[in-house]
Amino acid sequence: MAFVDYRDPRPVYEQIVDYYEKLILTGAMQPDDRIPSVRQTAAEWSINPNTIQKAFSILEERGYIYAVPGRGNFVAETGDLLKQRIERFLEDEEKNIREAKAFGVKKSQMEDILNRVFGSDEA
Amino acid sequence: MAFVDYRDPRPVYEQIVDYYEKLILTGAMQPDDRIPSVRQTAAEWSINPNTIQKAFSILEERGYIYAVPGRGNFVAETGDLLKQRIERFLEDEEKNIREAKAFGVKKSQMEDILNRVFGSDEA
Amino acid sequence: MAFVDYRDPRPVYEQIVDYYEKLILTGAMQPDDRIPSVRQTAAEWSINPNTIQKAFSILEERGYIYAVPGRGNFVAETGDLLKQRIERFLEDEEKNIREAKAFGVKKSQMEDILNRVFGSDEA
Amino acid sequence: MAFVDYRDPRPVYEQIVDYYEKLILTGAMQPDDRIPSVRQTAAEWSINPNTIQKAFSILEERGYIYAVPGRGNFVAETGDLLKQRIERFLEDEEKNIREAKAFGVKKSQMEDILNRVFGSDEA
DNA sequence: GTGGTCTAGACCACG
DNA sequence: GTGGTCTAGACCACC
Repeated sequence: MAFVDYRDPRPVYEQIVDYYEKLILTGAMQPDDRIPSVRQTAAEWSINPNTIQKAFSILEERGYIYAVPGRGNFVAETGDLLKQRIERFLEDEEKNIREAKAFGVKKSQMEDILNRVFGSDEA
Repeated sequence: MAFVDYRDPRPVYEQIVDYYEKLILTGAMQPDDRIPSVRQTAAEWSINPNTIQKAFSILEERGYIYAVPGRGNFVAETGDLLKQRIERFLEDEEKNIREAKAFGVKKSQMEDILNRVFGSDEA
Repeated sequence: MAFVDYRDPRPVYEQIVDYYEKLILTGAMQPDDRIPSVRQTAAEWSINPNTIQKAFSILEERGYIYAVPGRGNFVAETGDLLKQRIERFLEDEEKNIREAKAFGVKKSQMEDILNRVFGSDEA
Repeated sequence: MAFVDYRDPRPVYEQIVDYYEKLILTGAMQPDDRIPSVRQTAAEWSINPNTIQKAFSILEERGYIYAVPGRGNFVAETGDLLKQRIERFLEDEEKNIREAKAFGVKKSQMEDILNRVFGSDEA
């Protein structure tokens, strides 16, 4: 998942945003960690620097990173971002599942998934 | 959901496709039911006939409807379409939930959703 | 194959033409046999009489049938029609197979088909 | 076959689809090869860009090409497409030949074609 | 009346 | 520059 997939229908900059969102929300990158520079990332992934820059602007706007002019980009505190993300996920999920029920998905099928993902013990 | 939502970022034709997919998969429209004509739909929803036509072509290619030139569009048999759709949903869902677990969603939160959607009794 | 298939992408009149072409060329209908009337056929297959009429006009134009005003339509002599049809088939077939070879169809696969259709003995 | 034939009864967009299908299935175009742009093709063949676009959309839906907005269209991996295509051809062929037998085509006539196309040695 | 195709020309997001 | 979407309006075959 380190490179961009051109067959993915999503625009490249959005794939990059998602990539860093995941790293940050899962804790793989910690607050104040330095993010590789635009130029370096562009070179490594052979992507236009403008595209990287756009992705970073969006990440900054959403509060995932902060820029220090002349020094680079850094991971921001993720306090409520994580909470917001989880809430949004749960809302979407409820809507999805409600629809799925309408065309025949059963509760047991969903429970199977939960058991497979979380293990069948409590969580 | 009878009209198109221009704030929805998805293209109009895709919204129309989704609209009919749902009606057909949930059984709200039955095989061989007639679908309102291209021109009529275009007039009612103030959308260009070409856009409707594009949506209907996609629905036909995916096997949801069949067209009879000079007569209209009709709902097709939905035999395995429903099965395929459910399988695809369950796969996507497992991937989603696995990711959600990575950033902190708990099993109990998902179970709450299931109980709210399906009722807490068995299904 | 007695009725028209509305899911067939071909126009209805063309399906009817094909239907009678086959009956006549295979000998299932013999020269001077009477063809069911337009009105009767239209009623039986619940098809617009104009559509039947168009099919019969084409069949007449191609020499498969002849019309006797006030009496009905009858199967014509098929002498060279059959020869022409076979020639046309063989030409098309050679073109098809030549193309198929280009994307990887093997001679043995075609021979298997011949053996399955004609039996493996001489013909 | 580089241009569109207006005497061909098939719609223009379908001719374009066929044109590229052949190039790709025969290996004349390799995976990740770039396909001439919509606008360029439209200009060269004096066809409306929308028509080209429609052809390319179909090719994409069928898995022959993938589009990268802002970059162009590219040939996709053809793994099972080729296999599927051959299977479909063989099935159609068996049906055709079975019909042809019914109106008098002989096995020897078909064998002549095979020998002419593949050579009379084994393949 | 129906669906299907095509042209012309516009606008957008993306890189 | 690229592909993608949409509108407007025309013409065709079919029923």
